[in-house]
Parts: sequence; C-alpha cells; structure tokens
Amino acid sequence: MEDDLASTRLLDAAERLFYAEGVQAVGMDRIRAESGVPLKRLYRLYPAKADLVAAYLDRRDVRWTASLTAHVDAAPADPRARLAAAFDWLAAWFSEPGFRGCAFVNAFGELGYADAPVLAIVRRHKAALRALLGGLVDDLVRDAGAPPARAEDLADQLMLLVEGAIAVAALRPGPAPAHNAHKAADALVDAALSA
Amino acid sequence: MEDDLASTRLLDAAERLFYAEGVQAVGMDRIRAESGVPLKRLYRLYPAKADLVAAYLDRRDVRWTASLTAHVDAAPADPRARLAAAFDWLAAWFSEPGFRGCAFVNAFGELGYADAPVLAIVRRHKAALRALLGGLVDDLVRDAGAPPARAEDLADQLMLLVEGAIAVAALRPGPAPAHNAHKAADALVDAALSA
DNA sequence: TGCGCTAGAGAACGATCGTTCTCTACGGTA
DNA sequence: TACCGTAGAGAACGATCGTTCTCTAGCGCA
Repeated sequence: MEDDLASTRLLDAAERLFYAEGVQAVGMDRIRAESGVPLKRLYRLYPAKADLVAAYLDRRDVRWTASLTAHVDAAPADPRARLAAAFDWLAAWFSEPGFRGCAFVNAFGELGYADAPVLAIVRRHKAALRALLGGLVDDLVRDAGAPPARAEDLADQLMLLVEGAIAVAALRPGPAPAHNAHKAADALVDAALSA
Repeated sequence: MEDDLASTRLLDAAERLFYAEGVQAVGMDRIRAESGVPLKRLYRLYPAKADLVAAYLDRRDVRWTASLTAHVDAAPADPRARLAAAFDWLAAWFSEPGFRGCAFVNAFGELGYADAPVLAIVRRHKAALRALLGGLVDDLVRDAGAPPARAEDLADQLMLLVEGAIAVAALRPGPAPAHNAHKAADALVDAALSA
C-alpha cells in the first residue's frame, strides 16, 4: 500500500506544522502542500481535520514515551542513575531546535474541553508519564528498603517538577530547567528516603 | 467617558471567552454579542483583534499578580507562612469553576512565536511570578541566617513546582497539585536552609 | 486497440473569519 | 424647529477555512 507512505508524510507534515504554529493556525492546504499528498488521498486517510489532529498526537505520544522509556532503560540499573537519565533526556529535548513545550499541553490550551478525543489523548499521555515516574520511584524506595508509604506523593512531586521544567523551558529553551528539576528531584528523594 | 464602561465589558467578555475556549476559537462577533458593545465602538477602542488579545492578557496579568501578592502580604510575617499563603492561593485558584490552567501558557501554546506582543506579555507575566517567588526565598534565607548562595536555584525550583502544579491542575482541576507542590517546596526549603 | 476505473490537480462551495461600509435615528446647538 | 455630526445596527466585503466536486489523464484488462 502506498497509503502507508502517504500517511507517514502527512503525519510528518502535520506534526511539524501543528507543533510549531498551533492546530488552528495551520490549514489543510498547508499540510497538502508540505506533505505532497493530494487532498483527495488526505481526506480518504483522514476524513476530517480532527482525525488528523488526533493521529498526530497519538503518534507523537507513542514516540515520545518510547524514546524516554528507552533512554531510561539504557541507563545503569542503579535507581538514581535511572532518575538522572530521565532528566538528561529532558535536557536534550529542551535543547532541540524548534522545541516549543509540550505538544499535548499546547493542544489542550488551544482546544480546551471542546475537543473530547484530544482531551482523552492528552490525559492518556500524562498518565503514561506519571506511570513512568511512578516506576522510577518504586525502584528508589525498593532499593533503599524504605516503606512505600510516601511513594505516591513523591511520584506526584516528581511529576510537578517535570511538568514545571517543560513549561519553563517552553518560554526559554535550553537545558537549565531540566538540570534544576533534577537537583530538586534528588533533594526530594533524599528527604523522602531518609524519613 | 462611556468608553471606559464599554472597554470593561469588552475585556470581561474577551477574558471569559478567550480563556475558556481559546483565542482563535472566539470570533469578534461573539465578543460583540456577549459584551453588548457595538462592533463600531469595539473597533474604535481596539483597532484589531490582536490589540484586544493583548489588552485581555495585560489586564489579567495585573489582576492575577496583584491578587497573589495581596494574599501573600496578608499572611503573617513569618516567611514559612508567606510561602504557605502562596500555595493556598494556588489551591483556591485551581478550585475555581472554569479553571483551565494558565491563560498565558495557553495563549503561547496557541499563538507561539508568531505573535510577538503576546510573547512579550507572557514572558513579563512569568518574570513577575519568578520575582515574587524570589522575594519569598530571600525572606526565608534572611530569616534563617543562611548564606544567600543557593537562593537563585531555590527560587528557580519553586518556580518549577508552581508551574508544574498549574499544568497538572489544568487537566484535573482541584487543590491537590497545590498541596503537593507546597509539601515539596517545604522539603526543598528545608534542604537548602540546612546545608 | 478500446474501455472502464481510479487517482491526481485544482476549482468550487458554503461557512466563517476579521474588518469596513451603509443607512438610519437621534441629540446638541442656533 | 431645522441642521449637523455621531453612534448604533447590521449588511457587506474579501480572505481563508474545511470539505467536496469536476475534469482529465493514465493504468489494467479483454
């Protein structure tokens, strides 16, 4: 099927344009022009713009989460090193050219509660990130032999640091927010494990 | 001048609609209808939609920052109590009906780097918040007689917690992210002041 | 070679956007 | 009372949006 190739090119163009300029600011004709996929095929693959937006966020969610997970899993088994790997990954992401914050936060900010499918994808994306951080915290408390009582709170707090770093970096790209968040995370972990 | 009253009604309608549904999703005619201000007067007061958007964000910035500042200043002089007051204020904000995250983050996510005036207002808004947190941290280190070396890093980290709490609460409104951020902030302050 | 089906290119459609223009009605001044 | 300037109501304009339709050219198959 040549549809696969066309679909890839469409999602590539959609991701580049939607992320850089916002969903509503980019028309379907821009996506046709940048992807090289004829409008007819575009509408056969994605019957409405909302479908293309959902597919863009879906694919980005899968790739983003897989990339972060792979980078964490490639780190040494030491839980602290795994935590550090997560923040290193963030620092690299914040430094990429064209970085403009979290695509899911941006989409929600733009579309709000009106677009239910987008809202569901955003919630799922954030739940996956929270689950990944929860796994890191579980490793930390198990490794330290600490009681798992405060694990949920600690994971929630790491989530706040990660989300905060993304939000701050969106307005001023660069690795600094990730490094600061890492230092704060280490301090919070120290406090939680010593209690 | 009746223009003042019309301007207030316009900004009220603009704020309600832009914040709830996004800037691009709301047309000028919706604002005319909800404000009751005729289109002609609207365009005399704000010659283009971009001007109305900037005025909406400007007014919201002033009110938001003043409200948070007033709440912090109304707290007991104890620096820890002032810090707690800031997070209490956030918890109340997150619980307001219609809360949908930070209007400035949402506007930037929607309009991106294309709209320079909006970008400037967003940066200024975040700089004011960061300055307010910096003041709280200065009080803390002075009160504890600690060296002010790590004050900047600590303020940056409180900023991450606040931004993270806003981002998390945007998707699931309620006071919990503020309470978690407060606990994390206290732990970070403890660690910084004991070092 | 002739035929039917599909796909591509892009015009066209209706809706809606931001913005401007027209027309009418009214209020202040002589 | 007659007049003029302004303001309100809303139609109108050009642009652009998402989406569909038209037309033509090329391919597989008898």
